[in-house]
Amino acid sequence: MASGEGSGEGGGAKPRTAAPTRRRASKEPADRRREILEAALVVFAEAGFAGARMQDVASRAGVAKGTLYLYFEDKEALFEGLVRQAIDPVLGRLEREFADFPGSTRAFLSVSFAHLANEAVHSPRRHIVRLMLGEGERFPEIAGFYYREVVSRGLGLLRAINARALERGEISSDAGLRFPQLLIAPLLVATVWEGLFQRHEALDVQGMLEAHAEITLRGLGWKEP
Amino acid sequence: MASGEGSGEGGGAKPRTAAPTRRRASKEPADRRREILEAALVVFAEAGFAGARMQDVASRAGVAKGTLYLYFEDKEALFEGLVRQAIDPVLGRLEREFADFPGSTRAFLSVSFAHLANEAVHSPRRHIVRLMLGEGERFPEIAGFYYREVVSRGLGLLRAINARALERGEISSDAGLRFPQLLIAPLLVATVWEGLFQRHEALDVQGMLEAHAEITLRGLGWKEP
Amino acid sequence: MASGEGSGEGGGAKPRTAAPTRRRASKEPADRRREILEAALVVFAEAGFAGARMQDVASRAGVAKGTLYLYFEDKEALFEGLVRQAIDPVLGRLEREFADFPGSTRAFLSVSFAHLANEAVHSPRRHIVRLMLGEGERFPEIAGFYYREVVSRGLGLLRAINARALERGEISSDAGLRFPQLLIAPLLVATVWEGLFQRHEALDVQGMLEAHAEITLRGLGWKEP
Amino acid sequence: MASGEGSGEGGGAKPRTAAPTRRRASKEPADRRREILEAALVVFAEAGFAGARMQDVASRAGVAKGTLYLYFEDKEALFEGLVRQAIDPVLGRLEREFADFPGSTRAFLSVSFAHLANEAVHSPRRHIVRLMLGEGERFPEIAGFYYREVVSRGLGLLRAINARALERGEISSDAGLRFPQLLIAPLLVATVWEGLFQRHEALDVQGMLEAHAEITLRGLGWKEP
DNA sequence: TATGAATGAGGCTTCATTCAT
DNA sequence: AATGAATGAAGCCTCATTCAT
Repeated sequence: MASGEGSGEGGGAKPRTAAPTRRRASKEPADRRREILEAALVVFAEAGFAGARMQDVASRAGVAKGTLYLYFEDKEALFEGLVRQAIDPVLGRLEREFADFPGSTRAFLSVSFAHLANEAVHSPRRHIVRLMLGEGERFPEIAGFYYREVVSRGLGLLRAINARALERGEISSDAGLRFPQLLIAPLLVATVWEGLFQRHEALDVQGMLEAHAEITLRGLGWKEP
Repeated sequence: MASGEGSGEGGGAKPRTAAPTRRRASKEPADRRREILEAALVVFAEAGFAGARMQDVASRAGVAKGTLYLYFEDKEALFEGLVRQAIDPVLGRLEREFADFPGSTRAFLSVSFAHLANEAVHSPRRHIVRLMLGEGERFPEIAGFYYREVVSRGLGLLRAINARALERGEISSDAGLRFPQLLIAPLLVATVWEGLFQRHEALDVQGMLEAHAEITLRGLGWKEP
Repeated sequence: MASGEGSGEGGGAKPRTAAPTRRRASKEPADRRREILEAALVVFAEAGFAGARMQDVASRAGVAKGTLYLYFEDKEALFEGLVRQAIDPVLGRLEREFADFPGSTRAFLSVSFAHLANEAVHSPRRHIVRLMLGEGERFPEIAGFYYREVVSRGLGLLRAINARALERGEISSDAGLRFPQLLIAPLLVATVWEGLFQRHEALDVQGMLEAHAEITLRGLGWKEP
Repeated sequence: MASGEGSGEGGGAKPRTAAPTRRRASKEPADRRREILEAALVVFAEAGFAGARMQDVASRAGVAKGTLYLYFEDKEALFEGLVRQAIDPVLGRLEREFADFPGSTRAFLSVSFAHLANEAVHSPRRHIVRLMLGEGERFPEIAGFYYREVVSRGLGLLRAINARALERGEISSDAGLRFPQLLIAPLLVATVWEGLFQRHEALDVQGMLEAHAEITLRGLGWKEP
C-alpha cells in the first residue's frame, strides 16, 4: 500500500544537500520527451488514466514531477501524446510492404500476422490497445485520433488486401472486404487475453492466428493462384 | 476565536454534528441493492473504476452516500458485486438451448449470434465487458471470477458445439475446437466498436456476425448434413 | 480493522425474517439504563470520548442503536451519565466508616487504602479516572461535577482524617491537612500504571500503598497513641 | 446523450481539478517540521487524538493540509513524532546534574522538584503527560516508547538517588528504592489538577511539592549528614 | 531548463442521529 | 418502547498542479 514515493516522516533530513541528479548527460529535449512518454505508457497501462499518478510517471522517467509540465500541458495532454507517439511505425511498414509485396495474398497475410502476433503480445504498444479499450470512451478526441491514424488505416489496408485478392481471383467472397474487422478480431482477443486470463488458461497466440488465417482464407473461397 | 485557541469554556460540548433526514418510500433491501448495482453499472461504465465517484452512484441510485456502505463494504466490493450480478443469464440459456437444440449446428449458431449481437450492442451488460477489458488487469480476483463464470463456460460451450459438429460430420476442421476464441472474437470487436468508433464509422453488427458465421463455417469445412 | 459491526456486503439476506431478539425478559427501564451505562463505561474507557462509537455501546448493551437515544439525549449526555452514576458508592462508604471508626488513624488508613487499592486496579470504576484524565479538560461541566462529587469530598475526608489525627496527637505535621492530594497521589499512579506500563514493568500496588502509608505516617510525625 | 447517459462528447476531458497556490516565506524543512509539531502539541492536547483535526494542526502551523503529509506519514505518525520530540531535555539534565551534585540528597531533591514543578505547570510538555494519560492505552507502541525514554529513566534516577542516600546514611528506609513511583506521584497530581480542577480550587504546586519533600524525607528516616 | 515543496480541491469512508415501522 | 436502515456532515488522505529557487 505504502506509495513508496512519499516522504515517510523524514523530511527533516536536510534536503539542502540535494542536487547530484542521477542522470545528466545534457540530453536533447526530444529524448527527454520520449523518455517521459515511454514511462507514461507503462504507468498509464498499469493503472489506467485516473489511476495513474504523475509522480510515478516522473519517477520512472527519471525526472522531477514539475518537469513533466514543461513537456505536456497536463495529464490529459500526456495521455494524448502517449497515444499519438505509439501508433505510427507498424502500420506504415505494413502499408509499404503491401504495395511492394510480390507473393500471394496468403503469403502476405502470413507475414503480417506473424508481425502482429508479436506486437499483440510483446510490444509495449499492446498497452495502447488496452488503454483505448478501457479509457477511449471517455476521451472521444483521442478515440477519434486513434480511429483516423490506426483503425481506419488498418481497415483500409485490409480492404485493399481483400480487393486485390478478389481481383486476382485468389478468393471468391467479398465478406472480408465488407467487414475487414473480422480479420483483426482475433488480435484483439490475443491482446486482451494476455492481461486477463493468461494465468488461468494459456493461449497459443501464434497457433490461434495460424488457425484464423487458415479458416478465414478457406472461408473466403481461397483458391491457390 | 481570540488567539486562535478556540472555545475554551462551555464549547467543550457539541463535538461532531447532527443529521436531518428525508425518508424514501420503503423498499425491499434486495430491490435497493439492485438499484445500487444498476446505478453503479452505469457510473463505472462511464468513468472506469478509479474515475467513478461513489457520490454519483448514490445519486443515480437515489440514495445517500452512506447508504452504499450498508450494502457494500467499499468501492471495490461494489465493483465486484457489479460484475457478479450481471453475468449469469445469457450463458445459462445458451447452454440449455444447445443441449436441446434439434436443428443443425449452422442453425444453432445463427440463433446464438443473433442473441449475442443484441447483447453486445443493446444490453447494459455490454458495459461489463468493456469494464473487464479496461480494469480487469488491476483486479485479478474479479478477472478470475469472470474467467470462471463467463469465459471458460462460454469457451466450453463453443468447444462442445464444434465437437458435436465434427462428430456429426457437419464440419471437417478441428480448428474451432482448438481455438474457440476465434468464434467470439468478432463479438468483442462489436462491443468495443460501439463505444469508440461508432460516430466515425457505423458498424452493421448483424451483418458482420452473419458474414463471420458464413466465413467460419465454410472455413471449417462445412457440409450441409 | 474491520469493524465487525457493519453490513459487510450481505444486506441482501432478507432481513424480513428479523425479530427474534436475543434478550427480552420485559426488563425495567432502570435496568436497561444501567446496562447501557455499564456498556458505555467499557467502550468509552477503551476508546475515549471521540473514539467511542454509539454502535459499540449499543451492541455491548444488547440493544439497538436507536434505543440509546431513548435513554440519553446524545453522546455527550451518555458520557455525563456515565461519570455521574459511577462515582457514588465508594466515597459514601468511607465517609460513614470514618465517622464511626473506633480505631487509630493508622488502622483506618490501612483499611481505606486496601479498599482503594482494589478500586484502582480491579473495579470498572477505575476507567472513570482515566476518562477524566484524558477527556475532562474538554468537558468542563463534567469535570466540575466530578470535582464536586468526588474530588472535593475525597479531599474533605482526607482533611478530616488529618485534623482528627492532629487533634488526637497521633501526628505532628499539618502538611497532610494542607495538601491532602499528597495522600491519594500514589493511587493515581497505580490507576494509570496498569493501563500504560504494566506490560513493561509490573507494579505491586498493594506493596506500594503500604510503603506509602508507612512513609507518610512517619513523615507526618506519627506517634503511636 | 440518449437515455440520461451524461456528457458523451467533449466532457470526457477535464477529469480531476487544478489547484492555485500561495507561497510562504521559504524556510528550513527542520523549522517547518518543528512548527508543525508545536501546532500539533496544542491541538492534540486540546482535543485528544481522535478529536484533533489535521486541518486545525495545519492552520495553526500556517501550512496547508497536504503539507503535513510531507512531514508525517499520517495522523498517528504525527502523534508519535509529537511525543518523541518533546521528551528529551529535562531528564537528561537531571541525570547529569545528579552525577555531579556535590550537596546533600535533600538539597538535590529540592532543586529537582523546583524544576519539575515548573515543568508540570508551565511547560508545553505538560500536555504530553496528559496526552499519555488519556490516549496512551490506545497506542501501546507510543506508551512503550514513553516508558523506555521517560518513565524507566526517571524511575532509574530516583532509585539511584535513594540508593546513594541509603549508602551515605542520609536515610534509613529502602521504601523509596522499592517504589520510586511514590516520589513523583504528586507531580502527576499537579499536572492533572491544572487542567481539570484549577478553576474550582487553586493548587499551590510549589507548596505541595515542598510539603511532599518534607514528609517523604522524614518518612524515609532522614538524618542530617 | 529542472526541481520538488507546497497547495487545496475532492474522493472515500465513518458514524452520530433520525424516524418509519 | 424498540428497532435499524437511512442520512449526510465531516474527517483523513491523495495527488494534479504551481512556482520560487
